[in-house]
Amino acid sequence: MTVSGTRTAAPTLDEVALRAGVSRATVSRVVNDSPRVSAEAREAVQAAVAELRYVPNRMARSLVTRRTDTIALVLSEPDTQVFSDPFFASIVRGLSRALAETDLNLVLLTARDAREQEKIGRYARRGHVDGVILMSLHREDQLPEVLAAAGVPLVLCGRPFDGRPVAYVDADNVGGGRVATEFLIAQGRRRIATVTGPQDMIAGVDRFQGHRAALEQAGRRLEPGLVAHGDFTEAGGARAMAELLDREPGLDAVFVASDPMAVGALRTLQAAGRTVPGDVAVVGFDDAAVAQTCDPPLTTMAQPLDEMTPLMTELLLQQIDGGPQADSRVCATHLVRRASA
Amino acid sequence: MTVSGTRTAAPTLDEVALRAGVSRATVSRVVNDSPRVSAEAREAVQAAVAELRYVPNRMARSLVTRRTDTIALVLSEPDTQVFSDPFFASIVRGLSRALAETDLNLVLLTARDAREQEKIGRYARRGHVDGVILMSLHREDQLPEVLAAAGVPLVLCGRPFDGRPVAYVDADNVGGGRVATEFLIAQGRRRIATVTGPQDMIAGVDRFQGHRAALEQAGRRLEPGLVAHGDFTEAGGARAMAELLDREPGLDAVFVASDPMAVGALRTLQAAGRTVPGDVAVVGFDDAAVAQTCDPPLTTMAQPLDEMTPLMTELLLQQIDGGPQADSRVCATHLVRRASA
DNA sequence: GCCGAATGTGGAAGCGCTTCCACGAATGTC
DNA sequence: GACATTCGTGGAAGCGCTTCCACATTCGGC
Repeated sequence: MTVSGTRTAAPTLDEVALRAGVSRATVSRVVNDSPRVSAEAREAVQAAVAELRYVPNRMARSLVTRRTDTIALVLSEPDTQVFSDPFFASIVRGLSRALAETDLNLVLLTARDAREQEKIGRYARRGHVDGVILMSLHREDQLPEVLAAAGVPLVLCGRPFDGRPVAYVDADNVGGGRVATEFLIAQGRRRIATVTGPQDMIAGVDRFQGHRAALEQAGRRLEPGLVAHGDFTEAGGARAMAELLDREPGLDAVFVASDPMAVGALRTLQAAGRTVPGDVAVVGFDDAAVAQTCDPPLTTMAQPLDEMTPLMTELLLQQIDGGPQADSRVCATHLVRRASA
Repeated sequence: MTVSGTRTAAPTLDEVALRAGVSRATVSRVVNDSPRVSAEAREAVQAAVAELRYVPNRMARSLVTRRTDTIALVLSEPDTQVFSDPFFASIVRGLSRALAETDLNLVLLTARDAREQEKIGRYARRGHVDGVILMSLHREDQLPEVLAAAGVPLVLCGRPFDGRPVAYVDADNVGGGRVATEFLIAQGRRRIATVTGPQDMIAGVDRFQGHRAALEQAGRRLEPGLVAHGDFTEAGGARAMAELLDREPGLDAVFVASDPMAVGALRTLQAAGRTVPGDVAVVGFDDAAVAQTCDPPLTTMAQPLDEMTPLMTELLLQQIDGGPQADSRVCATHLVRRASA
């Protein structure tokens, strides 16, 4: 260890081999847990590895194994406020936790525009990553095609728009939207509005779809006046709620397709002098942390992220290992009752 | 392109060389923009590259150049809610934008505990990354030492606790705390409280320090009863504010060391029937997006993240290229007046 | 018109690793 | 006790790339 910042010369396989009194090949076998090694050899190597503080050079290894032990989380989003979305935060956290078990690393990539998507396509081809998890996908995004064509193992976070055979993990958003709305109906609410998510994202579409289905099943019709579109952000929710209040002052419930939006809606409602849940019942979606701390605490649909993120990595890993390409899972959502409805 | 997901065999340097009718060495020169290549050779190679859709194999290149074109953003944090912190989100966004210009990639790593910090140390040694940006550092963290000892180029987001010579980029947190408090004093507020950040993080310490300095300069004393410690989260801010209100019902202003905490404080204040800014003036810190949307919009200290993230990458790149090891920058903060004070 | 310098190019070495292959030793089988 | 197997090991090739070195060329200066 030198005084200046010079990187200490890293030991190589040969040095370990020399010290352990075996060949490079044997060291490699030990390091890679090959069974074809005698106990003594193994111990000698392990001792040498420990003494030398040997760490394999990942580049050299990747060059021959064609594996990088790196997977990419790609955000198809014009980066504005995605990062602040608690849903994104949960995914990253869950993924990084699931990956901590393995020795895979998580590369975060954002694709602001077509040019960047192209850059990511290039990056993913040629084995710079072993696989990709794609989230925050929009209807027109070409990335799944590009990646699939390049043969890059791929798992989508959220089902694809078309029925294309690709692996994905999703929450049951349709079911969630339905349950939330049914709950509002069961409460005896008469004029139930909704703030949807963006309609170019599948979660936005599906939750809205579930809402409509519940309404129709109860013999009601979806009234256009009771629908406003948001963008999954708090500000967007506040705006949409204002729109709704403007058009339909008599509404007495609202299903909001994400918690951040619901928080925004809450604020608008309170600013307009409505009590929650007295005048207006509010049900959100996500069960984000903020749902517990906002005022009143939010009744919301929980999606089992704890289940979903390990599933994504599992599906991806399995695919990397040559498993099925289009295995998918849909996870159940459930209602978490708090004070807003 | 085969029908199944088989990765199309990627062209290598040799194939390009063959097609262009030159040697491997020449192709490499063209790809790496070496000037020592004739115009014809360059054109021939470029044509071949385009036809073959050649992309260099990064692993092979890294093996010889000792560069990975990857930098790591390391979060030294028991991952709980860091990701939801808008400050973190802004840093990631800024960094990934700054890096988009180059062809560097951002690896996100979290170090939940000592074991993981060790893992990261191993990862960073042996050139798996060209450099590290370390954020969310706590007083006892060993990571800077480990990394510095390994000779890994390093830039801290926030100054180190001791005066150790290491590159960092920080906001002028002391100055910010002072300005915020002076502003409250100038308003004629008599009993000014503070909700601090965690005191094992430098930003928490410095902002508190600035607060105290302003008080003393105005001939006042820091009263322990007017100080509560938070953890930079909204829930923590709400809790601390409740504590404060409990101890000092007569307070008429509070400097809160982060915007998420300020939002929590706002909620507590309103729940306690205090008007803001009528009864209690509130000044936050960060100028996060939420500062504009909360009610009332938050008067807060802005730190110039737009300046800071490019600076971090610049400092790191410069260090990677063999530049100075301990160059640092402190960026000015400024007050953003909104409605809460 | 000759010599040294500048210039473009190809050959070849080697980055650190995995893995195929061959080989000798140990084991099992009749 | 002779043979076929298995097992552990080392040698060596080679992953795709960069770069040093040597070798033509071409050029300008006298």
